[in-house]
Amino acid sequence: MGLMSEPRWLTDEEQRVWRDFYTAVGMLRAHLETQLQQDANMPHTYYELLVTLSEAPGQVMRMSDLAVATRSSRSRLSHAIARMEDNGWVRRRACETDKRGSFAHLTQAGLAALEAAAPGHVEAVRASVFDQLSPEQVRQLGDISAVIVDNLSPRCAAAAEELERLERDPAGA
Amino acid sequence: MGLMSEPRWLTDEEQRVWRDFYTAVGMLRAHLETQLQQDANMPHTYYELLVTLSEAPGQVMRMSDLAVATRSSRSRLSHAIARMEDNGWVRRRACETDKRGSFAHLTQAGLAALEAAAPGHVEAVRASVFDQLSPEQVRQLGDISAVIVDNLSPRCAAAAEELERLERDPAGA
DNA sequence: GCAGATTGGTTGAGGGCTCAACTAGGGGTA
DNA sequence: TACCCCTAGTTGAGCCCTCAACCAATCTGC
Repeated sequence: MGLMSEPRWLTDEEQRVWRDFYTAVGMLRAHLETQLQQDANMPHTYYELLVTLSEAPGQVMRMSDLAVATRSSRSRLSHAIARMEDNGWVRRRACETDKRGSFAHLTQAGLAALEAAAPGHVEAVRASVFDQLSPEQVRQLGDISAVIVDNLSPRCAAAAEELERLERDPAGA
Repeated sequence: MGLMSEPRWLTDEEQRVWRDFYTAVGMLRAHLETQLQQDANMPHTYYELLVTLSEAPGQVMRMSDLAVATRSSRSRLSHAIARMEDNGWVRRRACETDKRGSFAHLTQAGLAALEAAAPGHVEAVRASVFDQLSPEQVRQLGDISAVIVDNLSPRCAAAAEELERLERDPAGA
């Protein structure tokens, strides 16, 4: 596509679908976020961290692996784990073999918080999504999501590599 | 549903679909947000405000109407408009007939910012969604979104009313 | 006309996120 | 060993959001 070419605007139909989709996603996020915040006093990202940790063997993970698994930046994870440590949900442990490294491991209190939060959250997801859709639509939603993820995943990786390249070689020589 | 009843957990299939969907939405949001932030120096919520204002007759709207139209809280809108006013994209005007009221009206600079941002944003939406889906899938996505919105809309309204009721009558007498 | 409730909007504190800068340990090569 | 780069993780500033408190103007019932 040339720099000056006419943008490919959305058709009326596409625009309608896009606005509905964006609205649906926004309402869904807001709904789940407030449900979790009010009933379990945690944002959804922390819930994801607790779930991921709880599924790890020994309920311990390297910070870096946890960041990849939750598609979180290192910075975000570091801030989040710091706060969750204050809550008593997680404890950090040093890595013996690589002194730079750090483990996050789920505490009993963390597991308890997750187990308290899960039923309400799952019920909210079921009530607002799966109860509303036919089995056929659930399958369709899965396919559509997979297509979008497959398309965006390499793009994210490519962007990250491009950034790294630029940092190493700012002049683009 | 009784208070102590067993939660209706998701099936494996539902869980797979849910994780894919959540991943897709997360990647999509992140992708569009950074595209808009880097290319047009605005968050997506400000883009929505500019679009909504630009479509209003006279490119003016009451703050309250703008909040409803963008499903934004009054507080969020107030903060956002304050910042956009600093950017020169919007100006506030007092309402003569209701001295509590306030109008937000789009400036030339605001319209220019929107027109500069739109092509890149639309292209990103097209590339990451509509180019990836068949016409049939676009239709499916529209239907699914509409179902979710229809279900969640009254729930939001009901929750808001419930909150108001509780504030007026905290004891629930 | 006036007291009380409601509405329109703003404000400040606090939380979560991003971005850029930084510390510190590990690994390769001469 | 010395040097350089890379990796793991943390930190602080700044932005956006939410929540609760607040002010001022309007409406309602008496």
